[in-house]
Amino acid sequence: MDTTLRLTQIFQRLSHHYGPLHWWPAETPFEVAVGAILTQNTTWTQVERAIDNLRQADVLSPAALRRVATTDLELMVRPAGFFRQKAHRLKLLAEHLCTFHDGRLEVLLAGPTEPVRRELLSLKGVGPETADSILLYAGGHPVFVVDAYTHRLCSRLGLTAGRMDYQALQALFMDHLPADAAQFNAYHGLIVQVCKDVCRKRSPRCPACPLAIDCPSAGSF
DNA sequence: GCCCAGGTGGGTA
DNA sequence: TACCCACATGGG
Repeated sequence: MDTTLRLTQIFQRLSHHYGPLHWWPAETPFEVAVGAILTQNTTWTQVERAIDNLRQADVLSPAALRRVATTDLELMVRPAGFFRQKAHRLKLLAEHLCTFHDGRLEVLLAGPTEPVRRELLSLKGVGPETADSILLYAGGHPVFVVDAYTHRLCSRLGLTAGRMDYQALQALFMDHLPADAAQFNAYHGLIVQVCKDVCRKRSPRCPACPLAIDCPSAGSF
């Protein structure tokens, strides 16, 4: 089947099942960026604890994050794991924003997508997924976010053979769908939702999966 | 006790 | 380029 049609049908089925999703739980663009760094290789529940700590300490802004003592910051983000690395990465982001963008992520994100993406990627601790999450969910740039869930679902559905690299899987979506930030936002949120519900690694049976008729795994038990 | 989670960077061949 | 490995906590 035509890739565009297939991707569109998957989106429609998920949308119909879950309803409209406007995704990424955060109150400000900067909080999105903080969450994007904290969520690296961990679960969102752990990230929520860390963000709660940051909120209670009133350091969810570049200026405040820049000021806070590294040892205190490490303690706050500890629940999210890799706490020394992540505290350092948050510091670097805050430092960069304060030095070059008036302490406001929105100023950086106001630029054109590609240069902003390159700038984000130049920060230590910001890789492609983190950069694209910030671009899409904090800045409304039309980039498709590829994460472990995206890999898992595409593999399940037979859209990819073997492990595709980040850029190739991103291109699969971006080359076949209109560059629409709202749709990319919703699509990625739906992928996360369906993976959490029925597409878990240890649960190959997908009895209630809204994508059952698309999924080769569904008929193989 | 073991595996895993919404990655990234550094080292080696 | 293609693999390893470290980084660390908490849930199932």
